[in-house]
Amino acid sequence: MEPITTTLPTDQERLVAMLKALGNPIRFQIMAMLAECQTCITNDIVLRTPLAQATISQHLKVLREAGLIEGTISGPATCYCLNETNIRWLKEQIEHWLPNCC
Amino acid sequence: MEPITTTLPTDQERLVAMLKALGNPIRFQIMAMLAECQTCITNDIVLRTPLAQATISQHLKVLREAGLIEGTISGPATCYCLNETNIRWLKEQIEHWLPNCC
DNA sequence: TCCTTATATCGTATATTTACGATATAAGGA
DNA sequence: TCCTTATATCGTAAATATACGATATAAGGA
Repeated sequence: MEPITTTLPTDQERLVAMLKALGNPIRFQIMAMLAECQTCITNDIVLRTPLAQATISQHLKVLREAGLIEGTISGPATCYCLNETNIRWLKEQIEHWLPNCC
Repeated sequence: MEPITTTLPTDQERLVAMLKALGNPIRFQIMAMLAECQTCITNDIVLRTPLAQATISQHLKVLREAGLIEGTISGPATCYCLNETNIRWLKEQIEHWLPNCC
């Protein structure tokens, strides 16, 4: 059995970073909103939120850096959508997680 | 489309709390260790860790409160094991998460 | 009873997260 | 060019999370 340390293999690091990003109610709901509207700009999200624009921008950055969403600049706005490849990867990881248990 | 607020339905709250608990490398690895050894006491985990006993106890509390593990007192020790029912629930939630996307 | 073992919790220091206003940047229209 | 719109980032305040030593509790053995 492996000793537990703070350094993780890359795949686990990626997975934990994704889980951490999703472990926040605002970010979790932003994901659901993006799944619904397929693609929308930062301001669309800000308008559905009691939070400031700067705060949403920060949350989007966390989701982006975790690989859960993608942003493409479109004129003065940024168009966000889900990163389906990485989300599929996340789902597969969770599906095969702890195989000798559940 | 629903507005995004900080209050979540109970199920989503539960899910987000679980994801948050797992979004920490130490806790994630404790889960993996429990999956391997089936059941072990706090000290077994402490010994595989560079962290203090108090810190591990705190992490175990987070996992316990998220419903991911269960602890039963056995003599002077506490015997921890995975909460398989809740982990299965978590897996199902993730499996059906964002159905219109991935 | 006293000691050892195992754990949880308290108090506390430090680090990180979360949220905001202010500001810088960039694109497009008048 | 100037203004509006949309965003990201900076600086910062407040809240949480993380980690530790010290301590309280509880069970079992000498």
